[in-house]
Amino acid sequence: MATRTYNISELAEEFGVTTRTIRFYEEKGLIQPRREGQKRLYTPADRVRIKLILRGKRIGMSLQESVEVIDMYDPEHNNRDQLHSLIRTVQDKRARLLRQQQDIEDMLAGLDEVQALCERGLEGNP
Amino acid sequence: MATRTYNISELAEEFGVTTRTIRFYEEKGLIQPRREGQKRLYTPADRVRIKLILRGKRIGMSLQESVEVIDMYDPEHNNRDQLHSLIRTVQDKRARLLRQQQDIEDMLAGLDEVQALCERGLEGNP
DNA sequence: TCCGACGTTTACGTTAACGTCAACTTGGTC
DNA sequence: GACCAAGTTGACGTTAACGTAAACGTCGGA
Repeated sequence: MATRTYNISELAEEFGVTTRTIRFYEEKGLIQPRREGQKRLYTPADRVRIKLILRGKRIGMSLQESVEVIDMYDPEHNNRDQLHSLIRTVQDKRARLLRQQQDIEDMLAGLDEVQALCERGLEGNP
Repeated sequence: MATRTYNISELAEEFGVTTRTIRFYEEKGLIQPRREGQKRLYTPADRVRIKLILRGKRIGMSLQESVEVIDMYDPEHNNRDQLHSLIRTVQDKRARLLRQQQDIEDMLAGLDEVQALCERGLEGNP
């Protein structure tokens, strides 16, 4: 069964970005869609890459950092040195993510406080 | 007891930023330190503001968004309309933070996978 | 007294991540 | 064949968040 493909505006709409954004990602080498004549054709794999890039953006990663993370999945890591260094990279990323988790929890707690204060201020008059 | 103060390089060092960064935040109205002659003098409150701004940055907020969150704490919200609108703002922020939490969890799970693959690749040869 | 560390203002430079034209081509459709 | 929507390639513009350099004040010590 032939795997389906996407054109650029389909993906742009799905992810809530402009086509310019998607072309820009290609310009930067983040994705490499095939061509049908002149038109770009995106595979499900391309689509997932974009999705992961945008996930990275939501938590404050740069595009470069996002691809760095994404590319950890595919195995161009043959020898032990590379594997060791990859493990260190993983641990660094993890450390950052854990701190972000803490930051978010703190901020959520702050929001709870603010909301409580608001509700006390509205006591009796809704 | 007189509350202590900080000078600019003290804070810069504590937070791992340059003095330029701190002056820039002032330029943008994010903080308003007092002056002793020409020199800037920072109170503990100023220090906390900077700390919270940097926390916002770590989870991908813009400077403007950070101050927006920070300023929710102080009460310039008198009437019911303002309180209601503030509550809505709080809920929006919370929604975004919750999605970020999910994103981070997903990414952490991904890192676990990668590390597991690495360790399998190193089986026997440390 | 002069120096060096620290501070100041002013101003131009830089990078990332797109936005915004302008000027084509191309595949249907009326 | 004319037209339109959707695609393409430049190329220049823009915003945020600082970096960097110049040119100057100030104060405590050798």
